[in-house]
Amino acid sequence: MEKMETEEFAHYLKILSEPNRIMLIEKIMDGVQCNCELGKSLSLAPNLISHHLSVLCDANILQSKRDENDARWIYYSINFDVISKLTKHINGFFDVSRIQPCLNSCGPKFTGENHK
Amino acid sequence: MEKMETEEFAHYLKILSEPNRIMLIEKIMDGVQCNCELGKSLSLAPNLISHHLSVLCDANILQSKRDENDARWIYYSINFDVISKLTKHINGFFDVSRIQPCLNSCGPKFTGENHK
DNA sequence: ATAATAGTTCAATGACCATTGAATTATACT
DNA sequence: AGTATAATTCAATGGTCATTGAACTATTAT
Repeated sequence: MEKMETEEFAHYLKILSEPNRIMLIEKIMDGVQCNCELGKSLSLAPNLISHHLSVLCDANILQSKRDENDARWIYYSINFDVISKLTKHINGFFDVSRIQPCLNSCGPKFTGENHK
Repeated sequence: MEKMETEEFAHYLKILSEPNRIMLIEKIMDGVQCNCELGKSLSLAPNLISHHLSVLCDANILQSKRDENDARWIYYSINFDVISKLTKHINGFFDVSRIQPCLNSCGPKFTGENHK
């Protein structure tokens, strides 16, 4: 598992920091995976649904698959590899055990040595 | 532990989705907790540091404390109650085991019954 | 008092982006 | 062929927000 850079981490968080996108993921988790059903259950315009789903797909957070019998229908699902990678990074980033004590290389006691 | 609403969840993620803020948290985790040291270690203008730190403090992700001997210096630290609440929510939100199978209440087979 | 230091506040700028309505593409039905 | 449906693309709008430089506040040192 490659290390996640700050920019990549921020990018994932930004994409997930949108209420409609969070609710879309929630609905997909709940088993609502058809595009049109997602829009109806969230009362959002189809083009807006399309926009948010494409953002999530571009980030590989979601995957899409067309219906085999009727290619007009599209079903979305979670990409667990990406989600797993992201949650692992978040848990590592906020791991309390990695906290270091205050360096104290700064402050009034150190004005003479360390400041200018 | 109260349940976190979508808006609140999105708000936390949005605040954390900024590279400079992520690096600030990283530095504070590493023991660099003095305001001026944070600015120097990230090569950011003091007013920009101040801006990002205040955003993180307003969200209760960080706490600040003034130096007892010289009130000009300020030290920042992580608020672990908030971080713990947030990471718990993230892990619950992305918990693979809560995934439901596709409802299939939509699609070509159901056009007659469910679609208009 | 005056100067220096740490940090904040203010105003302006520019970029990004969610939202909306209209037009468009693609597929399936009659 | 023509119509209906699922979804996307396009253009315009408005709001949010990171960044910057300058002015300002608060505290300490000389």
